[in-house]
Amino acid sequence: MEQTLTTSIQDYLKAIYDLVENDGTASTTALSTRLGIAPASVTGMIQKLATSTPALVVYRKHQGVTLTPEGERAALEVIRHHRLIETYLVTMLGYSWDTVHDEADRLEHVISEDFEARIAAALGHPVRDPHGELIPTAELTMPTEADMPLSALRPPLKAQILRVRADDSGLLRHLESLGLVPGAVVEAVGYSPFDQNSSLRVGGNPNPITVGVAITQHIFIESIHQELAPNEQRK
Amino acid sequence: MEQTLTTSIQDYLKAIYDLVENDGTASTTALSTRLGIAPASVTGMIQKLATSTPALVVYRKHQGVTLTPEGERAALEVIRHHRLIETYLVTMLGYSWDTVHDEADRLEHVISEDFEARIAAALGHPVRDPHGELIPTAELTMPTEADMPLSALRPPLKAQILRVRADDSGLLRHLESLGLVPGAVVEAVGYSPFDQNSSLRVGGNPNPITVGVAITQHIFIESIHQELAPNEQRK
DNA sequence: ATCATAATTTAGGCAAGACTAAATTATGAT
DNA sequence: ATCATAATTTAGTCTTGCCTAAATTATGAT
Repeated sequence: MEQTLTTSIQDYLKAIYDLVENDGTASTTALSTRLGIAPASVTGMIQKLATSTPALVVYRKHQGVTLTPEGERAALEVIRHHRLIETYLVTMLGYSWDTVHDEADRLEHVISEDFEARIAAALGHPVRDPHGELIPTAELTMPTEADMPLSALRPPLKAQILRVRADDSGLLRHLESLGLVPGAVVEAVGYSPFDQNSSLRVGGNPNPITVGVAITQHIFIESIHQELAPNEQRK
Repeated sequence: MEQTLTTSIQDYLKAIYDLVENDGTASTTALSTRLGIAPASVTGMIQKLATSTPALVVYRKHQGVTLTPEGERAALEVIRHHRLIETYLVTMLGYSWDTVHDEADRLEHVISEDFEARIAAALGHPVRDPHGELIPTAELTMPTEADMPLSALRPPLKAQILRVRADDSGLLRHLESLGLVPGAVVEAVGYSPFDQNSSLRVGGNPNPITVGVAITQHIFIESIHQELAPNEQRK
């Protein structure tokens, strides 16, 4: 039985991929919350995905799901579409980074492989999307990189922002207003273990800002071990 | 009851618009053939569209359907999306005119008004798509123009091709190989009433070609009453 | 170890949009 | 005007993907 990857199935696979990345597994509840679908409906769908041919997920009752190799390929395909489209919208059509998500969420399901290849070529085969997220390769492998959440950065260390993991428009605009965007250099100048607030110097700004973990957990960084020349930025 | 314009409904409205344009009405059978959906299913859908609020079509049993003003607006919106997307794909992403149709057919249902506005602006608010078809305005009115089918052109008249009404990739490639593309000037040099073949000089080519009505009925032209300077083309 | 609570699954239903088969209505040739 | 044929509609079914309510299973605090 040849599996038709409906929009709904693609949305599930994408969500499962993300949850597995972060938590190691995707529980019914987590999927339900993430997708805005009732838990019972999620159970029904993951049972279907687990018993289809080929199976797209591995499912054991009450233990959540993970992706099979086929499921992961399908998920990476959708994620590649999403991130390429976001990049195209920002680079070529003037969208701002906080408004691309919804458009990409609809387009990702309907573009052809030809369309994918053409926008990738037009963009010069980009490695990251506007939020700094890595774009799966055309061969459907996910590049890896060592990063850590900004919430773990402690004084007096410096780091550079690699990516921001957020879809929410309001949060993205807020981050932009704080200068917390990919490429920016941040220096931890204080940390309060009681409220988990971090005080940071962002970019060249001498005045530190203080932000909570609700913000810093969405930002992923790479430590800077040696000094970079002023204005130097990673590609 | 607020009407949700599903992809399926949009496809029906687009098909009805086209059929009404050409035939004055859209019969169940014509819609069935056009959409590749069984006649009984078509009846069900047009009954639904006729009784929704607001009604999108006017339906009288056994007499086919036409669009209400609301239905026509919805149809023109989808057609505008389709033709703008086709234009964008050809102009900005290097698609050929015979490969844009399927991609546009999927994208037309999911783009936002913002996306529509951005690609229209990027293209300089084009009036025609790559096949010469007129693009409905942003205010959802269809520009009008006086044209006639190439099948009606008789010697010794000349005309200029305005538009080609075809989706089929093979036919479009064939037309291109014959030079029968929008903007081209054609001169009727012969007509056979028995097989309805037309002999035409296309562009500057002194050797006439002979084509059947199966081809000429898809091409729409405007007569040339006075000589145009060589190479002059309508915009 | 027990038990309240949280998480999950099962059961039953609904709406959209397609299908086939059968019944009905229109049409055109005689 | 009649009747065979074509067009259309009605009736009943199916699949997808969602829902709610109820039942079950797992978990963590005591």
